[in-house]
Amino acid sequence: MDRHDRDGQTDAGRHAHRGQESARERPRLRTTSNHSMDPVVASRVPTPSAATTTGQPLPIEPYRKELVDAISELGLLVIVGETGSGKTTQIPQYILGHDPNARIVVTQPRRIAAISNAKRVAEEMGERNVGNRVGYVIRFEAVVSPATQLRYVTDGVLLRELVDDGALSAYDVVIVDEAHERTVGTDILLGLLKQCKRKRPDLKLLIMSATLDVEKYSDFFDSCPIFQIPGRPYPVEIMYARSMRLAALQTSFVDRAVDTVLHIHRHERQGDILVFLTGSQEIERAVTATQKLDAQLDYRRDVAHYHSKDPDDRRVVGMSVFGLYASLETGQQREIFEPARPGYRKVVFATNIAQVCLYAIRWTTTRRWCEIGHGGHDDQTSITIPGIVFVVDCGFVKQKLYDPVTHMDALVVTPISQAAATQRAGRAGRTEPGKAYRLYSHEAFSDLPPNTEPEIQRSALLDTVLALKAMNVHNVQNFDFVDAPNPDLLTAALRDLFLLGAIDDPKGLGHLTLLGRQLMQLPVSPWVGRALIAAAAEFKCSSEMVVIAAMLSVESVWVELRGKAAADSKRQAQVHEQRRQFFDRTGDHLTLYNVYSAWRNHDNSRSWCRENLLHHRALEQAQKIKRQLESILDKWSVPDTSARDPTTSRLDPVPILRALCTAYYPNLAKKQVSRPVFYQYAVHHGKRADSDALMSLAIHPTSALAAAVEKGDPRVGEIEWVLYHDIIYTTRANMRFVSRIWRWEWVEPYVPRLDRAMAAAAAAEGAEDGDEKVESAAAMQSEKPTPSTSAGSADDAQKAKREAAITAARERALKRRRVG
DNA sequence: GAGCACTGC
Repeated sequence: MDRHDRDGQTDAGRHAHRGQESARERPRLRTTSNHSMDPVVASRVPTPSAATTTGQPLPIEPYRKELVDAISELGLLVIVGETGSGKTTQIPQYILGHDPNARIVVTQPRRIAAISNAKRVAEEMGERNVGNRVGYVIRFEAVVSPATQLRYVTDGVLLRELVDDGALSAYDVVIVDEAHERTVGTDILLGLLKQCKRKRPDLKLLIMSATLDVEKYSDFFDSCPIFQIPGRPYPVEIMYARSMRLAALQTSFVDRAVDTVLHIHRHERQGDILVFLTGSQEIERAVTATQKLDAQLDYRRDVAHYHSKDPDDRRVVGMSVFGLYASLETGQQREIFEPARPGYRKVVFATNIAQVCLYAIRWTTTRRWCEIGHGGHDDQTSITIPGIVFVVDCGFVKQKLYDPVTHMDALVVTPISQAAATQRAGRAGRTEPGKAYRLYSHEAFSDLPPNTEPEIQRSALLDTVLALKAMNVHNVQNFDFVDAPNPDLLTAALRDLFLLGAIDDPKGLGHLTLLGRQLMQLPVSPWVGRALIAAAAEFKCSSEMVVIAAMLSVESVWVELRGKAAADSKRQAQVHEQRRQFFDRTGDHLTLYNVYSAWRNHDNSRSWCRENLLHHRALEQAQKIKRQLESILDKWSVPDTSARDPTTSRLDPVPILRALCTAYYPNLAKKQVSRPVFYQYAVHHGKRADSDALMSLAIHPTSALAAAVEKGDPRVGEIEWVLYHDIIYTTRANMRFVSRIWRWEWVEPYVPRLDRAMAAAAAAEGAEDGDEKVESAAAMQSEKPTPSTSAGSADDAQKAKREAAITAARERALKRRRVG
């Protein structure tokens, strides 16, 4: 295959060049073209000093004095250094060396990074245990003591501390690490820390980033100086596909990725291959296709390295092909990190999970493999998959985009940014010089946006706005964001907070209510929290709702079939039958409760999970969240109540569903007669029939009610009204976690609030769209869910209009992305 | 007929 051109400039070369450009503007900025040893390898050497195996210092070491001087002199600094330069582990130690009494906090976007950095630094400082001078705090786990001076925390933890103490008086130095990832947490933190720094000029603030677009942070912090640390481990050569545009690539990247893997396997030297794709289904398809092509290879004839004369170069005799994505079962994730059999080239098809960080595992004295992601993180450290020399980058990523108009998340395949492409390529140069094959042309690369759109500009901001309000930021629109989110996102969040009763004014300038303060205390989505408070305070079913709240807060508990099994309709039907044992006739919320109860009744058994195709990891996480929620309710002195009849022990679903209505009444949907399609009531009822906000909602295929809606089920009966947890738009708009509502009285008390919110929205839009009127609550009453109610049958024109509404929502989201 | 990745008193 020769459609890949060699790009004259290596990735490292380009970086050095860009760095020098910036150096002219910022006198403190340093650059270098040195390539150092892989610092991850270095860190595994169990010596107190941070040195590589050959005794070479970490890239950051020569700058120790200058850094310490800059930090103590300036107090506010942006530090750039690529992953592995040593900035996260060394800088806090330098500060402690200079000021032995300093109290330092370092934020990380991921739990696992907080843990592994704390462990590494404790080891380097010669500490016997983590939790003495060096510790970490993440949800469910605080490994600190009164002696702890340096703590690594997730950004959510520091946010919570800021709610209680806006001056952060517990710290002298705050370090925000991985700022380039631009998570919502980091972005909010930066805005709040800017305020905090004004109140406390003595607070030292360091922003650390791995990408070069740091001028943005410098500008944000009043043009503060930037300090650059050198250190890309090894050069990576970049190969581009000749004249391949992204539009053409989007429909063919799986096949092209497989072709490229085969090309590398046949012609390139030894080394494993990491391929970036967008989703689990493509990954399974690519794995199957690659295995099939491998089986057809005649190694003697087709594979250059079969006849290698180099004694160090083992004969290549096969491929070991793996997939890697988050919803994979733990056991299958862990296979990837085991070395391939001798003579076999390892190929890993992965989602973006591999771009940011790869969580592998140290083979410890306990001889225990650890899980990736949630839970079970003992002995984990973050390293790359060993031996990756080649990276194949498809140029796309799957991203969630929230549309504030329809309150809908869309999961869309989007071109990556140049910064993301650089990070992906960097995965090839961790243990030796590598090569990255981009499936798109150099020209297509130039057309990519330089940086990934910050998450805050494409997410629902309900939690964020709630947190800001709790910190007395009443005019959220005027908050000092690094990049301001679209005003529609803020308006939508304010509307939802009003609907939940968390703020007292739908226009958003209002203050947090008592309920709002309570929601802030609960570490779950405000929707879930509202249902829990209603269950505890009003409907006497807290013990059931803590389970449902916890289950709604974790990833899906259902294990999906993979590969060949997924294509087998008989096997699929079997799985569905197996799941039915948990299904509740009222819908998914009580089904989640049933799953959890069954798991508890089987002593939290892992093997029982495997037999029943359930994710043990998710259930364990749910149990932790449940306990946390229970302890908060305890602290509030809320009595434990149950909807179970003490004599018959029969569970009454009505109080549970009514408590859910308290929160989710805006997510009420009405089924169309003789069609398995619903309309969202809140949007529907106040608008004219031809409004483009009308759109059809389908039921998620994993829902307990899916079969009943599609085919009818005498056990469930006729479904007319449902409430849902959320909507995810993929090829259609799917409601997830759906339960039946069969009494109008359950939602009626909350409808006036809906009217008020809509009236406020209409008043805001009034000037530009005076034509559109919100109907009165009285007119709306005709929509009451009585058995006689029948919506007009949808004629074709109307149906087309609704489909167009979905397309419009999607385009709005994409347009926002482009403009944003 | 499903479907990126994170996170929280």
